[in-house]
Amino acid sequence: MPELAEVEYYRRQWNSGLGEKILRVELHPKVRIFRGAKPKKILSSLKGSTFKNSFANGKQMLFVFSPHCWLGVHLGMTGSLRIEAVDFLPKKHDHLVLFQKKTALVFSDPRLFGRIRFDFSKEEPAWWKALPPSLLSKDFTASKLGAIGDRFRRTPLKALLLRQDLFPGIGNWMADEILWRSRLHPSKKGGDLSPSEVRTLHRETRFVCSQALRIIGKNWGDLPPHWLFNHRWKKGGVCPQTGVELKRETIAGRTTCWSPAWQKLS
DNA sequence: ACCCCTGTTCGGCG
DNA sequence: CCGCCGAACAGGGG
Repeated sequence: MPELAEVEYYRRQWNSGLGEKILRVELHPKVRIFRGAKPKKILSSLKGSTFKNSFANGKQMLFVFSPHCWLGVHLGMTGSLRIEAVDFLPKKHDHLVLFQKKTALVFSDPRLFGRIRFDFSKEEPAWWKALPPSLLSKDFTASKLGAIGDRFRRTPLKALLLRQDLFPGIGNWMADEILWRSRLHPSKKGGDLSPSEVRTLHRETRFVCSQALRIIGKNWGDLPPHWLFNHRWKKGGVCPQTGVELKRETIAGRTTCWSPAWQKLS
């Protein structure tokens, strides 16, 4: 179910295994999840390697094993990472388990929407290097956002925010949260943003990312009560700003929640 | 039974 | 070329 904050939370779940060797690897017999990566190669390479480091960028994760092993993880909609005791017996949806001395590192995904990549190389894998810079980095500027609006003049903001090449790590609830804070209607087009709206959207994108990372990324804490997130699924839920009932409709193929009196279309 | 779902990719259509 | 839509992937929860 993860967007960038949840991805960061899951990445940290494996931290207790840092610096430890992989003694045994178990793969689920159904290996569709490893499209592109050869299960046998994963097995033989990771066994005996040491878990050295990990990174998250948007919804992508990269786990580093020495020597020269890189495990890429994308959780899709239903993937998760956790740790278990070493006597743990993998269940139906546990597709990859790395057993260490004191810990088992588990990747689980009931619906197999996630994706595991494996690279064996000295340098970090090309797909990782090609990822767009984080929305919290200096590279993501208001003028860059303005250029996105100009380039995709006819595309609804909701559809733009869901594009991982433009807004890495943003998913359905974060997109709605950002638009709500920016007072922009999800159907408003990229080309209809005024300069001040671009600045607002830029500011709120970074705000939602940084707060979600701080609150969810560390301990999966609760977001503040006034966030749209806490109202969007409630039946008869109202906008925390206006008290008016929230609307729900499919926009850009996803259920979208917004506050009609609050978010402006033009 | 039926509907929903924090993701992504693909093919088809206008 | 653009943008939108539904389907597919496949399972669980309300």
